[in-house]
Amino acid sequence: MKHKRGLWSPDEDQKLRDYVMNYGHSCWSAVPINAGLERNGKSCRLRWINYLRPGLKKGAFSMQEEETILTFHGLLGNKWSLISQHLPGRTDNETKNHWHSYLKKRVAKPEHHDSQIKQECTSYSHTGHTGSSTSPSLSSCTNSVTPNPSLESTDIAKVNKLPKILFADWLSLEEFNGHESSICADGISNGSNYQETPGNDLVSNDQGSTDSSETVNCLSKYSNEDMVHTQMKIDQIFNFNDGDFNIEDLLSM
DNA sequence: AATACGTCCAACCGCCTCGCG
DNA sequence: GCGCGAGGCGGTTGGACGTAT
Repeated sequence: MKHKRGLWSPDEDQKLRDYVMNYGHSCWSAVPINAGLERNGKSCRLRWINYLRPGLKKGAFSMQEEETILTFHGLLGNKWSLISQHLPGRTDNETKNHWHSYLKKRVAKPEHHDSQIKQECTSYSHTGHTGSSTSPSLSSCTNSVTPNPSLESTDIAKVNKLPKILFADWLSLEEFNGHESSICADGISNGSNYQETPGNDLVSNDQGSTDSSETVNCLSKYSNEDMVHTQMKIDQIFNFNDGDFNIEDLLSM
């Protein structure tokens, strides 16, 4: 059977919607057959997820949603499905498109505007690099944490150059070791719609290592200065007091 | 008015993972 | 352990639309 391609007609949408609402989608390959559609299962799944699924939010992204994307993109890189989990009603495809259309440019812009660094850093972390090399924001990792006004722009720039891998692996290790993710829930998700993600899916690093030994090996590559700044950064992001968390503990695991 | 160019977004493609026999 | 099919994901494409020339 030749599968139809291209844009979906309103009639096709209605057929798919009616079928899934009535019978569910336990097997996507069977959906088009049973629903009388000349599409393949993958296409039906995509159409349902990105357009027909109930609860989808339409229209422009709000400022808060954009901040969320920027924050989690800084932490996770191009993990659109994970990022979209923190955006109720938004799909990974929509989030990805919005990033490529708007936010990527917005992030790239401040590289040439040193004077804007401080201001920009209060809303997102990125100062020039893109994708996997980004660092999480000092302030925007959480909507509840206010920026530290005493932080100089040079400090912010320095912190933003910290290896993302270090921070990302710390988060990963936190879950890997079975610790409750209350830190993440309180610090990153603003406490409202945080969803637990599988440990190895939470972050990825440039080496692709996900187990604890590789992570520690990776961590050990960084200098003391990196450690100090990362410790400072974590403390600021999560409002930790001295001694609440010691990054050196990671290295001794 | 015609054409070129840029932007946005829905949809497709290829790859990976997982479950099952 | 192996092969296969389905689901899921991120990257990319194609076309509709708006704007500039």
